[in-house]
This record gives sequence, C-alpha cells and structure tokens, in this order.
Amino acid sequence: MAETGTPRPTRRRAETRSRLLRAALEVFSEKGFGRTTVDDVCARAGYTRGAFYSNFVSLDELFLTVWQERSDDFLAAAETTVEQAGEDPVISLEEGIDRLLELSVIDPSWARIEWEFTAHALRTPGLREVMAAREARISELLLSILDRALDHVGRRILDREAFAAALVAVHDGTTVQILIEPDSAAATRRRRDLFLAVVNNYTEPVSR
Amino acid sequence: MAETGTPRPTRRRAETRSRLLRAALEVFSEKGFGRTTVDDVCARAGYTRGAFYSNFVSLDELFLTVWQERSDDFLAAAETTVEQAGEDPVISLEEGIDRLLELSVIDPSWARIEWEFTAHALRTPGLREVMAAREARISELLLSILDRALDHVGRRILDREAFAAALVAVHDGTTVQILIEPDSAAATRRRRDLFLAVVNNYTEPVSR
DNA sequence: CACTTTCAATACAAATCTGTATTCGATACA
DNA sequence: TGTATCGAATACAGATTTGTATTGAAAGTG
Repeated sequence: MAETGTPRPTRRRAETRSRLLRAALEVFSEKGFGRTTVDDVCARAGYTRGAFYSNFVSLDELFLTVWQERSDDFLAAAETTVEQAGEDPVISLEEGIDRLLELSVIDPSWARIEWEFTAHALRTPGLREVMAAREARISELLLSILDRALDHVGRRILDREAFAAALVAVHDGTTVQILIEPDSAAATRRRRDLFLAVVNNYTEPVSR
Repeated sequence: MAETGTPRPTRRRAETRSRLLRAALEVFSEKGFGRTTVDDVCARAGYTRGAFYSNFVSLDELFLTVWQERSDDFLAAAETTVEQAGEDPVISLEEGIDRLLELSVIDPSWARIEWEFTAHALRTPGLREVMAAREARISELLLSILDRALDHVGRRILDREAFAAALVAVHDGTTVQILIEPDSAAATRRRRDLFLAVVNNYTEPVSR
C-alpha cells in the first residue's frame, strides 16, 4: 500500500529487486495473485523472506511496481504503433484497431492477474483509490495517443472522458470473455467489432 | 465443482441448506469470496462444519447454488419489467434501458463477489467450463426477453450471439468502474450511454 | 409407538504464512 | 585496505483451515 521509503538504488539492491519482480510475475501467473505467498516469490527468486521485506512492504506494493512497468511498456508500444501507422497513409480504422488490440490481447496470463488484483483492491481500503488514480493517469496518456491515431483516420473524439471510460470497460469486459472461452476466434472477432462500434459512436469524422 | 448427489430434500435439510446459503451471502459480502472459510459460513448460520459438509461438497458448489438462484431472480424480474413496459405504449429506448439497468446495478456487494468468483474460476479447471455453460444459458434467456423488449421500441437484433456478448462485456466492464469509483453519478451515466450505443449498433429499427 | 434412516456434531490429523527483530557477511567509500 | 553502512539470512512467536471418520440424537415411517 504505502510505497517503501525508496531506499537508495545500489547495485546489489537493484539486482535483488529486479529478480524478485521477475519471480513474482512467474508465481502470480502460476498460482494467481491471491494464492501467492511472500515465500513463494522469494524461493523462486533464490532468496529468503528477509530479502523481500527489506525491499517491499507487501505483495501489494510489489504488484503495483510490476503493474507500473507493464503500463509504461504498453503505452510506449502503443505510441510506437501509432507512429508507424502515421507513415502509412492508407490505413483504415479497422486495421488501426486491430493493430492496437494485438498489443494488449497477447497476454492472458497477465490479464488474469490484473483481474485478481482488482478483486483484491476492491476490498482493501487505501488500495481502491490507488488503482483509480493510476487508471486515470493511464487513460489520460492513452487518450493523447489516440488523438493522433484517430487523426490518421480522419476522426476526432467527442467526449474524451466518456470515450476513455468506454474503451476501458469494453477492454475489461471482452478480456474476461476471451479468458473464459479460450481458443474462441469468435470472441476475438466480437471484441474487435465492439471496439469498432465504440469508436464509431464516440468519435466523429472530421472533414479536411 | 461436482454437484452433490442431490440428497433428498427433507424438511430439516432444506432448512439447513437455506440458512447456510443466506449466511454465505452475508459472509461473502463482508470478507470476499476468496477469504471466506467454511467455518465462517457455518458459524454465521449457527451450525458446525459437519452441517456444511453434509450439504455441500465445497464453497464452490455453494456459490454456484447462490448464483443460480440470483440469476433466476434477475431474469424473472427482467421479464416482469418488460411485461409491464408492454402495457405502456409510449416507452423510449432510453427509458427501457434505464429500467432494466436499475434491476442489475443495485447490488455492488454481489457484483464484487461475482468478480472474485470469476477470478477463482479462471484458475480452477472444471469450474471455467461450468461458468461458461451457465453464462451461455443466461444469455439465451436474456435474449428471448430482449426480443420482446426491443419489439416494444420497434427494433430487432441483428446478430444475436454478438449482441449478447457485447451486452455482457459492457455490463461487466462498467460494473467495475462503478465499483472503483463509487458515488460517481458520472460513471452510472456513462454506463447508460454505452449500453445505448451498443443497442443502437447491434439492432436495427423495424418498420411497421 | 417401535424402528429405521438421516444428518449435524465431534473428534482426529496435519500443513502453513505473516511480520519483526537481530545478526553478521558483503559492499561502498575514502 | 580499513572502516562504516547496508542488506539478506535467521531466529522468533503465533494464529488458522481443510477434509474425513465416527456417532448419537432427531426426524421420518408404518
């Protein structure tokens, strides 16, 4: 919950932290966030629990760290995708959506973990707010990227807040469906269509 | 997971089961599904663990029983709402959506529990399939109700499968947002708008 | 009322996880 | 290289949960 008092990032500490983070991701994937214990993570990383408590306050804090990294990576990838698309003058809306969706769908393992953590956060006092704040920040960044992306296809957003919220909702809702019904190409297709519908409804063509 | 061998529903057993179910709902609400123990439920209901194991195989089975009941209730309520609307000749699409949404939004406590159980089911082998099957059955029933509802407002569904999936996705996705950001009238309004957009995109007006 | 069946109560038998305090080898630095 | 700091390893001190087997009191039953 509370961040650690940011200990100095010495060489040794950085190594330990990064190993713990990687180990945690593995264990979360295998056992789920809720069933992962501090010791699981340490054992996987080759440390004892002492190392953990000397680097993180709790598994919650560790998760938030991982989440931060992943969000950054995703946004960076989205930005790159949009920039590349900018060089391609004849890109359709459908194609653009597909390209962006490819970036986020890939990891069902992580999707499950996020779902679990959300469930946890909804019951943990300070945590709900932290989640809300981070999601808001991510939405903001995403919107600025989408502005440019939509510009390529000649559209612009009507109500930014509403658009961002709708995208997140559709993203979350369809992700579970794909998790529940894996290997269903239909689910993936429907997801694409739903995103398309949302974009059409929350943006308008701009004449040039 | 596996249902109990359906013991004869004697008067005594029925009483015990129903008390356990009610107690479970309370405890799930307070502690969350994942952190509820068999003993919590029994203590709340005024029994010992023996009573539980003599009526259910596991908490999973108990949850599924509760879920079944709630789904039935929801669908029945939806049906009633639609029938009542049928007597009102001048109902708008917006109003119809609002009326139906009122039925499902009301219970954030249950929404959280469902979310938690879904997280659990996604990692529990046989359970994922059970969830998928039940959701499919619910979707089917819901569609038949929506057929009639849409008829009142002069529309009809284009692709039934896709429409049902989109509704469920939007329902799930917006529900979390409301949970994360409680007391946000904005979130509720946006939810309504998104549903409206989906209905408009997945149905078409029918001339009469 | 016997007499049978049912079912909740007990007894039984284990297996972990958390967080803090202390310690001593490993670094960093001058 | 000597010395101070840092940080991971240990030691410590508790608190619960699960599922099965057995059993005796309460319902059923005729």
